[in-house]
Amino acid sequence: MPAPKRGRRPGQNETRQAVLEAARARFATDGFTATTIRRIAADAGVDAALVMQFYKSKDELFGAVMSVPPEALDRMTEAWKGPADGIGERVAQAFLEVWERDPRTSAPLLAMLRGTIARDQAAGHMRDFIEARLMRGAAAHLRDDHDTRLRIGVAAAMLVGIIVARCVVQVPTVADESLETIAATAGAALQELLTPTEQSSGTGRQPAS
Amino acid sequence: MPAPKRGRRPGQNETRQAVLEAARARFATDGFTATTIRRIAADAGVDAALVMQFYKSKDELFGAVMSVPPEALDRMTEAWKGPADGIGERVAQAFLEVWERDPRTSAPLLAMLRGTIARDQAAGHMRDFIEARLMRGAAAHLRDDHDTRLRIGVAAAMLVGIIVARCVVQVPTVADESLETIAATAGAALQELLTPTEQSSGTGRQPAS
DNA sequence: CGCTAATATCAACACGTGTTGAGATTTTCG
DNA sequence: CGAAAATCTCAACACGTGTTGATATTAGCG
Repeated sequence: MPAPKRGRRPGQNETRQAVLEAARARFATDGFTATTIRRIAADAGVDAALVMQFYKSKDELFGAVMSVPPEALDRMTEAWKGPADGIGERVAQAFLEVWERDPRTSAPLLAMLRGTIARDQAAGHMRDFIEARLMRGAAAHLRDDHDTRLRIGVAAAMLVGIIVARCVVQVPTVADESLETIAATAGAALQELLTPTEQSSGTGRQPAS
Repeated sequence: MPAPKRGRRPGQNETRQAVLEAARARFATDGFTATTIRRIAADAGVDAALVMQFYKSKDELFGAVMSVPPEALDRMTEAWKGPADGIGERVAQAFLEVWERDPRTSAPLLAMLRGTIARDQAAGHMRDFIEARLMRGAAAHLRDDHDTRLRIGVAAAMLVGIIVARCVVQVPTVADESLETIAATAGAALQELLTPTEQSSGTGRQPAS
């Protein structure tokens, strides 16, 4: 293979965008520390030094990737507006759609989230723990149908989310409160989740579309 | 086979424990990749090579740290048992106590959780995003008292927890379900959280002790 | 054309990493 | 005691990292 041509290449300038997209994908897949400049450069088909020339440092590149489109924020904010009736599902639906469904919004958001997670074996540990310990232990004391298992899983995920918010990310309003206050607040929500009322039970139920 | 105790007896096996505790603290503080063998060794006051002699590799050391005391599992499992009335708060309380209150159980659990989180700037990004974007956007459409703000924070934490369980850790039962099913299930719980019924409102409320 | 600025590659630096082998020191036991 | 084994330190290896300076090639413009 002949030596790759040096110097500026003819035609339109798409390289900057390619680097950014490669970085976004890598950060979202491997996390921040595990992602290397050289790998991003290889994905984009350029030299590592060029990446450093576009963005002064790895941190700045990461910052450029983190830009969340305002559309996502708007869609999530809108869901809070409206009648109190059905606000729970409305917010959950909007939240999940923005984070999972639409690639244009989920890409940077997941990059941010997964960027904080080391793609080490620890994620596997976490999964095993939640599945085998938390959920299996809970299912032993409850009914063992599909719907109940799902509800336990969602409850476990919610609880872990609270721990993350309090102990790891340390979101002020949530982290500042006492354990008892949080337990009381979250407990009421979990109560509805674990002992569903009539109108919100059933597995394959379709949401009001 | 009779155990021929040859060689030096661990008369003072304090070093092994010191290494393990240093590793636990470091993993919990800095995460897995950011934690170095040399730093652990320095914390324990020994050479890095000794750490590698006790535990064959960094992965094995991490695995040794991850050992969750069965007491923690039992306490969390017990909470699911009992009457359906108050199961939500009972589970939440037990969960939070094990993860936050008791250092003997919270240390390895937080090490596992934080071990997966890179202590980079990304955690700060995450905090800013949750606080400034999610919570502030929601508060604009709701009342602005302390209790409401807390409930929004808990709701946001729960939602992020679900995303983590689905997209990052990929807990089977939760990740396999459709977006709509998850939204409907979680939505019902959030509904109770955001539009509280009479008996579960109020901030400084004491749980039934 | 010539000039400047933007692209792009290359080689290398300084550093930190996990890991290893040799060897010193201390303890235990036959 | 003397041998064996465990504990512990030291020095170094091989490697990958982010980052930098020099340099080559091209685009745009007067």
